[in-house]
Amino acid sequence: MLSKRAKYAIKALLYLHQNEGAAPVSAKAIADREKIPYKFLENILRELRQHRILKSERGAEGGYRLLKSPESIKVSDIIRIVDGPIALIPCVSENFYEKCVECLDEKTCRIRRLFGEVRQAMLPVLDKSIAELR
Amino acid sequence: MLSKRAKYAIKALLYLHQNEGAAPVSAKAIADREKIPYKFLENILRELRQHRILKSERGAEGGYRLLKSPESIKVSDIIRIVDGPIALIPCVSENFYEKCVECLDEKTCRIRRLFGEVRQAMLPVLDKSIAELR
DNA sequence: AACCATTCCTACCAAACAAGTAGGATATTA
DNA sequence: TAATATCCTACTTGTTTGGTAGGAATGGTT
Repeated sequence: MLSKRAKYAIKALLYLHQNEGAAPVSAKAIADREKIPYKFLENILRELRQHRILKSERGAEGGYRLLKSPESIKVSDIIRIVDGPIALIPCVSENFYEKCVECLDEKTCRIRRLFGEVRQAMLPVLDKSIAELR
Repeated sequence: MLSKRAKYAIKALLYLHQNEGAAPVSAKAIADREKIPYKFLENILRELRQHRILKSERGAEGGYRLLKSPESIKVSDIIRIVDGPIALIPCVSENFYEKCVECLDEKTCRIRRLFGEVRQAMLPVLDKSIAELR
């Protein structure tokens, strides 16, 4: 399951993409329009900024903007930042690999193979950028 | 992420499938060979029995057998029994549907659409039976 | 009958995680 | 200086995860 955190992050980025302009967009505006708890959203936006997905401007009239181009922000990247691995089991994760404690032989593990396939099936979809979502 | 519970369940069923024979297989045998905590496995096997995936025989020389044919036991079924929904967000789940609280319009929600696609990509892989896993 | 291996069942537990909330410090503009 | 923002740390509350404990019931073996 995707966490609400990740879902809110994607929503916020979509909103930001859709409302790009001269002025940055405040967390409050996003929270109101997307019905995301304000303080929770603040935390999420901060994390996205720290990972250089967006940038912020402080003070009155401040807010957030996309740092990268919307075409280069992949949903999979956001999920990895906020939730961690895409793969359903750690031993087939590219970015968060971990060996199964109880695994006798990774090479022949049928569960590993299956969930490797699952990952391969999911990735092309999740690798879409926020600009591509329709 | 898949829970350990679900992973153990699949492992147990694979072991059971591979060791089908005259005598049923004990939980202890499965636990030893697959390195699954014994008491935890007991719980899992009970749940699978209650969902009519396998049957048990009590007493000495007792144990478990597959109730359904291995060709008809889909990995997706096991996950649904043990972990719940396959879909990453509830609003695209077929079997565990729930509306998003904050969703303004499901029909036009881009996140919903994307994760609908993800689900569609995952399902053919997870719909494989335990007999098909190589 | 006694023993033993097994399933069956309920309950408990500790640690981690999820989904926020609280309170205030800091920066910017008007 | 007032108002509006971001920024940051810490706290809280409930749920889930990954087990463990203890024993009752069942059935085969001797």
